[in-house]
Amino acid sequence: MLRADLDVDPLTAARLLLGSGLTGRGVTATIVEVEAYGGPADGPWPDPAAHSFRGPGLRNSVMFGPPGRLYTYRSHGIHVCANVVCAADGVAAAVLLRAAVIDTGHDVAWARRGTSVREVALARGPGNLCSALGITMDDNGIDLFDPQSPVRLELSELQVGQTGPRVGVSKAADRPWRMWLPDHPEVSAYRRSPRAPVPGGSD
DNA sequence: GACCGGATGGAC
DNA sequence: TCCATCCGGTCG
Repeated sequence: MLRADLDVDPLTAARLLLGSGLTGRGVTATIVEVEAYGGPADGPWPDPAAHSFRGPGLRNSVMFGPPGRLYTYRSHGIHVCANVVCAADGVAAAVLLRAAVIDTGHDVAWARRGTSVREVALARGPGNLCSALGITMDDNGIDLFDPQSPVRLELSELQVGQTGPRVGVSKAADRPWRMWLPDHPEVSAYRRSPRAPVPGGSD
């Protein structure tokens, strides 16, 4: 499977990324938890929780570009989180990488994360995943299908996962756009944003 | 120009 | 439950 397979809606892309291989600077991993994000109100997948909701800006322009690129952002001024851009060039949509199983390069991952970290937690959570694979803000916009890229993607066959609401979002908090593979302790725990309106409210 | 508020994670 | 720590977006 290749880049063209990511020229799809974010939910389809999310299913495609589940079980796919991710290589980052000496570490290979299998993606087991993701979240789909859409775009502006006038686009095909309006999503108030997406960074792209208010249109292209300085930090989010990669999301509006062609599929198969990496969109990174800094969370809470501390952590780096990574998305795989999907949908056609000019249309904003992306999939947040939330958790992965480390397949090879455990020693490298432990060196980055700290040796006291349990193996299942090496790449659990979007910030930890980037830390384990050595992904930094400088990687924003790189091509995940270029063999020269330090971070690369190898798409697998479509996987069926479980779904639930996205973690920590204050807008569209009930939309079930998080997906994960069952029976993986690497999947992060669900935490609802304290700012989100009561469950069941309008989306 | 100031200020707000996170697509988090780890310590209590 | 609390908060460290940036910075783009928003509003005055």
